[in-house]
Amino acid sequence: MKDPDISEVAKQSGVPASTLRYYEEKGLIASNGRRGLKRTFDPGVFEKLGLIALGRAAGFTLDEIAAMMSPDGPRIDRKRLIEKADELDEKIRQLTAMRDGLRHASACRAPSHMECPSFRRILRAATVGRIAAPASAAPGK
Amino acid sequence: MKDPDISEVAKQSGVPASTLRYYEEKGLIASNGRRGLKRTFDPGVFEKLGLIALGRAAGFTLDEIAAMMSPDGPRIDRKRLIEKADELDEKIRQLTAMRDGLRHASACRAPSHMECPSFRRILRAATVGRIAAPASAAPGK
DNA sequence: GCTTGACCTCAAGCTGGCTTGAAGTGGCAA
DNA sequence: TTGCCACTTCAAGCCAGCTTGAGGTCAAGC
Repeated sequence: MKDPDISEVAKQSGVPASTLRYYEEKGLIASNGRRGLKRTFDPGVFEKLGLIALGRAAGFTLDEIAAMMSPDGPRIDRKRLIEKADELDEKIRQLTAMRDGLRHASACRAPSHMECPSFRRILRAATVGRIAAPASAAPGK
Repeated sequence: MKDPDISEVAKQSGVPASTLRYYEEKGLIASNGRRGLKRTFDPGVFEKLGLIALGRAAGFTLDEIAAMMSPDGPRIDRKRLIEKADELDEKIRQLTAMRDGLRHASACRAPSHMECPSFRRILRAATVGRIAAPASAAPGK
C-alpha cells in the first residue's frame, strides 16, 4: 500500500496542497520522499493534520503547534493546555457578554440606542477596554 | 471649553494618536478643525470611540462599523445585531467545546494523548472541520 | 518521442488594523 | 528670533497564515 502523495492527502484531508507545502516548510509535517516530483507522506500525516486543526482551533499559533509536535507522537505540555483553557474561558466570558449586549440592543425599543441604559452600560464597558477586540473578524477563507 | 486635540483624546481614550488618524482617514471619526497643526475633536468623539471598541469587540470590521455610524448618532441595523449575536453563539459553542477538550487532555492520564478516547474524539471533530480555527490567536499590539 | 498537465520552487501578494519612519510645519518659549 | 518639539503627511512595514503567479520539471499517455 503506497504512501499517499500530496494530492491524495489534500483530497482526503481537505487541506489544500499549497497549505500542505507550507506546513512542511514550517516543519509541522514532513514528507517521506517523492514519487517523481510529488511528495509522498506517511499515512500518519492525517493524524498530524488533525492535531494541527485542533491546535489552531484552540488558538495555538503554527509555531506553538510545531513546538509541541515531537518526532514520535505529540508530546503536549499539560500546563500549556490549562493556560489555553483559561484563556478560552476568558474569551468565552467576553463573547458571552458581547452577545447578550447585542441581543439586548437588537430588542431594545428606546428611540435611539444611546438612550438605552443597558446599551450605555455595555458601551462604557467597551470604552474602558473591559471587552477586548477579537483578533480579527473573519479573515481567512 | 475648548475641543480636545488629538493628544488629549489619545490620552483620555487610550487610543493612540496614530490610530485616531487612521480612524479619521477611514471615516470612522471626524475632526472638527485644527489648532495649529493639531486636529481638534468634538467631545462626542469619545462616545464614538466607545462604539468603535464595542463594534470591534462584537466582531464587526471597521468598514462595517463605519457603515453603521450615520452622521447623527449611531443608527444600527437590528437585524445585523442579531446575526452577529448568532455568530457569537456559534463561536462560543466551539470555544466551549475546545476548552473542555483542553481541560480533559490536560487531566487525562492515558500514557499518550493519542491513546485517550476522549482526545481522539475531539481530534476527529477537529479533523473533519467541525471545530473552526479562530480568526487568529492574538495578533495586535 | 513528444505533448500534456499536474506537480515543483521561489518570490510576491493578500487581509485587517494598525505602527513606524522620513521629511515637513507650526506654535510657543527663551 | 530662533530653536525646539510635538504634531503633520505619506508611504511602507508588520503580523499570521496562507494563496497566487511565473517559470521549470517530470511521469505518463498517445
